[in-house]
Amino acid sequence: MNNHLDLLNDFFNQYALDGIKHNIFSNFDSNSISIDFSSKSRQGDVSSNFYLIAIKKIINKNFNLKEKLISEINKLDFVENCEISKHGFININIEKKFLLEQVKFLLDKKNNYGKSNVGKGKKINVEFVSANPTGPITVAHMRGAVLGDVISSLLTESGFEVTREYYVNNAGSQINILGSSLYKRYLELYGEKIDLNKDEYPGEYLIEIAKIIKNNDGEKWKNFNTNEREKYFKSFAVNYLIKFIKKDLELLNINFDKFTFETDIEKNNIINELFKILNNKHLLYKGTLEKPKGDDADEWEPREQLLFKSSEIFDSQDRALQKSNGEWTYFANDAAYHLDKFKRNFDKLINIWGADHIGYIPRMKSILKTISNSDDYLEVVTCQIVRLIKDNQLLKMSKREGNFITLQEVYDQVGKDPLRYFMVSTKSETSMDFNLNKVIEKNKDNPVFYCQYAYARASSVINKANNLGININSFKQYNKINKFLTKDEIEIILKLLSYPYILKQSSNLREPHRLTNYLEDISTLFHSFWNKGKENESLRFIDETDKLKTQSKLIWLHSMRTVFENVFKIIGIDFHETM
RNA sequence: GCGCCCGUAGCUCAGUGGAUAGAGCAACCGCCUUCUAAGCGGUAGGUCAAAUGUUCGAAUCAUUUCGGGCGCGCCA
Repeated sequence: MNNHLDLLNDFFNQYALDGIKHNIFSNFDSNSISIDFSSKSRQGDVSSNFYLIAIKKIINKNFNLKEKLISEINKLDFVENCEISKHGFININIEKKFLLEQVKFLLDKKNNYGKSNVGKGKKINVEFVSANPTGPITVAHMRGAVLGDVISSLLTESGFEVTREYYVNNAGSQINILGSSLYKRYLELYGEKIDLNKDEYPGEYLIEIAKIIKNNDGEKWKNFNTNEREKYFKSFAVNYLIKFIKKDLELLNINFDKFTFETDIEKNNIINELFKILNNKHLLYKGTLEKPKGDDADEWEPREQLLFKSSEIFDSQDRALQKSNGEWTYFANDAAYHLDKFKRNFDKLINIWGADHIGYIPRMKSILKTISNSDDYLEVVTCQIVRLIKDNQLLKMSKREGNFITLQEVYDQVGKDPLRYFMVSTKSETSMDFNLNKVIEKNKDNPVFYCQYAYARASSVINKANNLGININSFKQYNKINKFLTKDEIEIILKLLSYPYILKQSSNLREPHRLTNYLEDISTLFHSFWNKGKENESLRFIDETDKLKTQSKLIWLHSMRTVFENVFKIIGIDFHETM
């Protein structure tokens, strides 16, 4: 069922097309037509800039656009009235009966309300977190983790088939260092004095893992063949850390459909396939890069390397695929991994990356353009850092000194809901302060609580009415409750009916914070209306003497709960009927 | 030096071409015999970092400047 916003949109587009056809308008960009349903300053239920745009495009200056437009809009059966303001905006009020039909539709759809099929079942791969398995998940990863999870949910709501994927970098020098760090901890358990190098991992978690090896194998590894021992310690460490990482992410209810291991990418020789593709397109060559302009370029000396001609595509310079010792660079393996994803027939890839990887985007997009011939086959969503504030102090951390804060620690202090909510409640490319004291407060300062409280209040009314024998099971008299609805309630209903649009925007732009803002807006309207019932008894939800009036309120309270549940589920936070 | 992101009320943030730029917190003044006061109403607070340009119209687009963050061959 099309709602009033769809119908108006169709109307304006058709009006523009007809106008062009009949030589009333010159060319017309339909994308510039906006239908505004949220502006506070609006006069009607919805407003549009259509007249402002159309008047510029008019060819015959004698054509009375204003009059004709108003008359046409008024003919639409869902329009109550329409006027054009002195500023040129079209303000439209919608027939209340029509709105109530929409509400009925919402209640019939229940938790499917707002879902769409714009994705048409296309396969999207969302890769996120992908933290190196060299330690536990830290706060540095938590924003990307929640963002990736919520964007995945948004895409699912829009009809895409989503795979949540984690890329495990279990090869390379960092993992070698991890293995040697673990071995030293193992030796330490047998009383040997150890000395960790600067770049080795000092975290205590490795001691725990070393103890497990000791329990399993005793001193078997103390004087063992080096090669096999190194291999064993590396894979043992990675396996355990991946387990820890999974467990940590499960605290936030984040689960992946697939883990892909760098070693498997290597094993399957995908990199050779990649090189073939690059070679065929003449984008692979041996050459020397220019000296970088950075501060620490002192030790630089020219070297011939295998290079990817990314500068011909999106990048500012070409990029190295091979190290001087013959190993592939991280980029080479990562590029091969992305070819692997392409071969798995995804229609689109989305990567969620932290701000420190922004410089990496052009080269990776260059690879995927080469592979897929599409500019936007790979889309990268970036998120800026989160600064932790506690007791008005900025919590500083440094990985080198080992004093990083783990996700588990933050989780223990604030819990899942505030953590998830706050991670997506601001635009991801804005850096954010996360105040540990504030997010656990239970008052208006805390929007998570504020929204959950609105939900609980609505539930309490519904339950109380139910106990009095008033409910809306098999309610049919939608055409009779119009007269009970006040202006405030119409405003809430209009807002609820705009949910499919908010969802669509949020999903298309990969901006979950639009949903949290939306929820807070409705919560404000709701709490405000609630309090009016304190001053004015006729505005209360429940009137035992007037069943139909009470039902008219229950209708939109149920709608509100449905919309809240949908948003809560997408963001991944809980909701309760009592608090 | 170069590239990317950001700069909106005292603080935390919405708003990316439209109407008088909005919320919450903090400040001040009010509202509980009441369906949850864990709430609500009101007052005050802004040269949207600055300048120039594009246009009927700019916080939004372009250029420049200033300020903050991130990154800049063989780390991942």
